[in-house]
Amino acid sequence: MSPRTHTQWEEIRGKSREKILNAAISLFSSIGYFSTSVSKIAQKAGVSKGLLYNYFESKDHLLLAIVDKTMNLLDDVFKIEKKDLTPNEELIIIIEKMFGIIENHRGFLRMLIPLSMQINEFEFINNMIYKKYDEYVKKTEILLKELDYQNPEDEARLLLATLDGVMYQYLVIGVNLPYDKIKESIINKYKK
Amino acid sequence: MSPRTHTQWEEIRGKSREKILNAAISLFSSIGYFSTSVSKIAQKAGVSKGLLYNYFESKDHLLLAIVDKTMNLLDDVFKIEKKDLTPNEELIIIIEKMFGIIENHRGFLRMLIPLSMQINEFEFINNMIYKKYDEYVKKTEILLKELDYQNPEDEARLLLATLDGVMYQYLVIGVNLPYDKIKESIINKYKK
Amino acid sequence: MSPRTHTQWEEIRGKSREKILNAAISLFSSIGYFSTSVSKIAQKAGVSKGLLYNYFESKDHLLLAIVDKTMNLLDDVFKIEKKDLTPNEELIIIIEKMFGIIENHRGFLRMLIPLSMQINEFEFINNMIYKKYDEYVKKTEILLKELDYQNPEDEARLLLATLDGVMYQYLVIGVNLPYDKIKESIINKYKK
Amino acid sequence: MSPRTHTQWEEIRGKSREKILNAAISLFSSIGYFSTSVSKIAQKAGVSKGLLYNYFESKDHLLLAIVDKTMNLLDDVFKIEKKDLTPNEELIIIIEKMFGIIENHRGFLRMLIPLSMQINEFEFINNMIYKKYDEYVKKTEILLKELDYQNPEDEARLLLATLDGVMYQYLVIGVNLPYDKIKESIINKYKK
DNA sequence: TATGAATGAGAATTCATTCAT
DNA sequence: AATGAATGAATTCTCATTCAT
Repeated sequence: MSPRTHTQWEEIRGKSREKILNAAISLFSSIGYFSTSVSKIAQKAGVSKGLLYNYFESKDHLLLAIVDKTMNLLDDVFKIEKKDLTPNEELIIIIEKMFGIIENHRGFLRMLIPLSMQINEFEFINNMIYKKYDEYVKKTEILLKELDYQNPEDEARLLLATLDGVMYQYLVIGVNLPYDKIKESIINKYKK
Repeated sequence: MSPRTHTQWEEIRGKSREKILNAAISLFSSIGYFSTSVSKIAQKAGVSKGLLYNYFESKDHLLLAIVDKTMNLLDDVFKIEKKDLTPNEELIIIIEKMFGIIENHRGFLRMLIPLSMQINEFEFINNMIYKKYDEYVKKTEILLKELDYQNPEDEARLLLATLDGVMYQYLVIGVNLPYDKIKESIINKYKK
Repeated sequence: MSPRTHTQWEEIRGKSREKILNAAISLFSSIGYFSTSVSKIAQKAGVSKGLLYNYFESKDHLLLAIVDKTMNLLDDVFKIEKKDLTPNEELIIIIEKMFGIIENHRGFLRMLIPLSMQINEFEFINNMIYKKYDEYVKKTEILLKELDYQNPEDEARLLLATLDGVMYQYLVIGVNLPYDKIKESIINKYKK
Repeated sequence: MSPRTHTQWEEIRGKSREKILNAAISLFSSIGYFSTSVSKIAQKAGVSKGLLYNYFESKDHLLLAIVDKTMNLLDDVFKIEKKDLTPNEELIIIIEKMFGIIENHRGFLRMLIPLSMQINEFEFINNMIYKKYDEYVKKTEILLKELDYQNPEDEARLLLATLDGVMYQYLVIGVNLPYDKIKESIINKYKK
């Protein structure tokens, strides 16, 4: 039983924690938060129930950890690296990034949306979503103003509604939705 | 020598059934299907737990009854009564009806959407939603074709995505969403 | 609403009562006392649950009524009408009567035996069975003594055990048991 | 670095399982399967209701486990170890073994027989009983043939009926039955 | 006599969480 | 860090019985 260095422990901790998070998100998004038992998560993660409680103090906190971790990914939608882009180009990049999120985080979003419709129990999720929505409207509005739209705020809200609608349809309907065609239609509106 | 006539019994049954249904839909839509216990429903309806099972054979069947009853309301979105309307006018009526549904059945939709994201358990809900979506695309496409849109199908999908997006945002964000302004923006696109 | 005579009322009462008793015995004997609900009995009898309680004050009392009514039938096993029979003939008649009961009251016996194995709850059934057993041993013993058996009591107990065994096997195994052949074998032992 | 070795866990599991099985068989055989609630079993076993479901997936499966475990004991009735026995001696050993089972497993049999009279719900029990009966007839027949009985099959069925009858009477009547005298009478018939 | 809606106690089962090792 | 046995409160559902009409 050789003593381990601090780093080794950290690594072990990290691995188990990661396995649990992955198992949880996979189950939450497919069968839903309520139909997912802690036992199932532990089993899927290949660890004991006890260990799960070693890392997360409750099922709720596990959810919180997932949301925290994944919501960060959404933050770089508006972080445009390249300089010298026209507003049109910037807008298209943003739209494409959003589609990318929808595609790459289908599971996470399928987990999140049901919870956001639950009052009382997960208010923090609603607050987060609202904050993001507001932020997105403002940033999009700025770009649309540069493009001389008459009511940039209204137009921004419409664009975001459309994107949310595609996301919603994609999450519910899935493969039968002509997702790529829709994406193209939206982008075309802002070309040139 | 029955003590009550058939009609009297029917009336009694109808009243109790209604009380239970109302309590259930109210709870399902606010705290969600899974967080709503049969006990809570009975309590809210002011009846005993046992009676609930006199009317609905299980919690699932109660849900089914609610969905059945309310989905019928959605069917008349495309039933236009008045004759001699231009395609523009018809489209606007349809959009307005949809906004009406979103507003009047917020609770029902907040209950339905989370369940539609749950695989396996409530497949019938997904099937229903997909069928409706398809039907709506086709009907909208016809109208847009009459209005000489270049890609009426794409355009129809975009319009429905936008409407779904508004619905989604309204369900999640609620009163803080400038719902009426958005509605106006959409309708304006199809005026004249 | 013409007034009825006392006799007419009696007849109505008798008919409903009879229907309930028949439904109950049919269900008790096929799916067992505990798996039979009062609702099922009422339904099978074609009357309301309320009426059932009009005739029998509880499910237990209904059982009691059935047992009372049917146990009387067993009493005439030893009532031999014809005179001038040899002990052999008498014994054979008794055996045949017992087989007759087994065949004609299979349902009743299938109901009774499980209940007789239940302690505390239906002690009266056990007491009845024990009393009958004792009585049967004594009467059989007398006949066997006349036939100069060495240990008539032992022999009587053996004969009754064999009859009970056939009954038991017939109740459990049913049609696959070569019932008639066994009956013949037993009777043959006492011919001549 | 598991806190207990595999063997230790096995031991703990074994002990709890045994406590539950013993409590269940004791209750099933005295007050019957249906009158025994899972709560009563847990209470008698001195464990929580929840733990019971850790070991047996349902009340039905608990019953199945008991039947499985105990039916195995019945299999060695016909396994005669000693060589060089006359058919008479063998037969007597078998009869004695059967009496032994009746005495030692009174509780189990009192539980089993009521269930075997229930159609639909526990068919597997009936199938088992019928299979055993058939097997016993065949084996007994062989021995009786060696003893030059004229109709060995009939005779075998009679003997088994008698044994079943004694079992039945012993189960219902219990201590008031002159069990040992009956046993002796039967065995005497086969003493050369 | 007859009805069936209504009750409530109790049944089987699930599951997040704890804890000794 | 890791295990999994054990708990108990809560959940869904059943059913004998009551009662107003």
